[in-house]
Amino acid sequence: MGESATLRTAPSAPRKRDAEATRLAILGAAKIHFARLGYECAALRDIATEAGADVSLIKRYFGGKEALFAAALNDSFSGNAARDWNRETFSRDIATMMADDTHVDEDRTLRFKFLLRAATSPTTAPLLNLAMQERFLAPIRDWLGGECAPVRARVLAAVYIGFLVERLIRDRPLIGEEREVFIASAAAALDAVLQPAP
Amino acid sequence: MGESATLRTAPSAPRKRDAEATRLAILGAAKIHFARLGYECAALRDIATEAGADVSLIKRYFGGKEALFAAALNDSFSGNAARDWNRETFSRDIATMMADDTHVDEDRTLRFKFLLRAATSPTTAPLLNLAMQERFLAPIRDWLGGECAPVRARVLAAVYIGFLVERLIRDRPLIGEEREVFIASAAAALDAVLQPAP
DNA sequence: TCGCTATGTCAACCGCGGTTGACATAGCTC
DNA sequence: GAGCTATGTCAACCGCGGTTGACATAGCGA
Repeated sequence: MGESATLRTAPSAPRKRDAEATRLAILGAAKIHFARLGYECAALRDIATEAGADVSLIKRYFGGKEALFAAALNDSFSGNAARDWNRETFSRDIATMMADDTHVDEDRTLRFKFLLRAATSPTTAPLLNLAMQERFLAPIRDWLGGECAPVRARVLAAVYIGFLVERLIRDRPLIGEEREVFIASAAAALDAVLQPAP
Repeated sequence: MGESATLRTAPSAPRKRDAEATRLAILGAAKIHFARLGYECAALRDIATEAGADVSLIKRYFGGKEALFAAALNDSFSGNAARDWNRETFSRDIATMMADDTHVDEDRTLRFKFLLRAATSPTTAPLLNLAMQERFLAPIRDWLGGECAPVRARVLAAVYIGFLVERLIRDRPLIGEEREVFIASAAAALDAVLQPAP
């Protein structure tokens, strides 16, 4: 992660007074810390330090820890949005993506760790749910369309998340026939959800 | 919640002095609290209170918070749930379980929440990602059997985990037709994975 | 130049919660 | 009953960390 390239100037030449830059530095540091440590273990003082700012600025610019988390969560989702998938190849595309190695996209992985940690903390689970609804579920729902789109979007999102978790904890790359079977099975699962309810 | 049926006698008739009973009460309360709240959010005072004991006894009987967690983890594993699912109704059973929140305190689910929460806490993560594979992936693989069982177990586990996470962050119960559609979709996804690869 | 305000700094506050040791007492042995 | 030990109770300690408000100052407009 090439984070804080803009912050490294801190010791010798203190950053010029720039609220927006500081805000962004804090936000960036927050995303990393929350992703690495989870909501409870991430300390505002550490985040502020890494951002080259003071703790109290977090209150001023965001309001508090929970609000900062919400902002970071929101920001994490922003890159993900409303990609238009080809309906015909959707399942296989996703399945292939999940089968192949993850280290290409470190940023995406970090973002997901963020989500997973958020999901397993009682404090942040509601926040995540909210963000999920707006940023993730809603697009899927619209994309799905049809009768029971909201619920089916839930199921689709669940399956998708499951694959992400699996890929996150996978110890070795899938190769050869193994990979083929994985893709086939995963695509089948996705396809099954895509079919309109009977 | 119907837990601590054995502890409810506390106010009127204090439990007879019995080290082993107290130890077990603490252990039981710990398993529940750690599963519900995760390592960092679970408070020793709460655990002790629910067990009808004093905080300091935790130190005496276990040594500290981390040691208590380890003990709880160990104990969670000791009662193995090598539950044999009916192959015919497997998908629908799982799907229904995921749709309803009433099963939340069921042993198996509680144990898994325990794992999931533990795996996402930096304090306890290292041991547990491994444990998850041993305790979760291996049984599924054996249960599936057949040619490409290992990979298909991965996919099945992934889908399962996805549903679990979804339920973990779900804000309101699914009711009526919503619930039906959820079960149908989820079961379809699971069924798709259960089919041998083409 | 003179303020005024936005930005940044500092130190204290305060509760939470894990840890600790001193003390009380039940239940057993003699 | 006397005394001993295992068990349970109580209160305090202490650091961590989120929060807060008072203060300093850069940068800008008048």
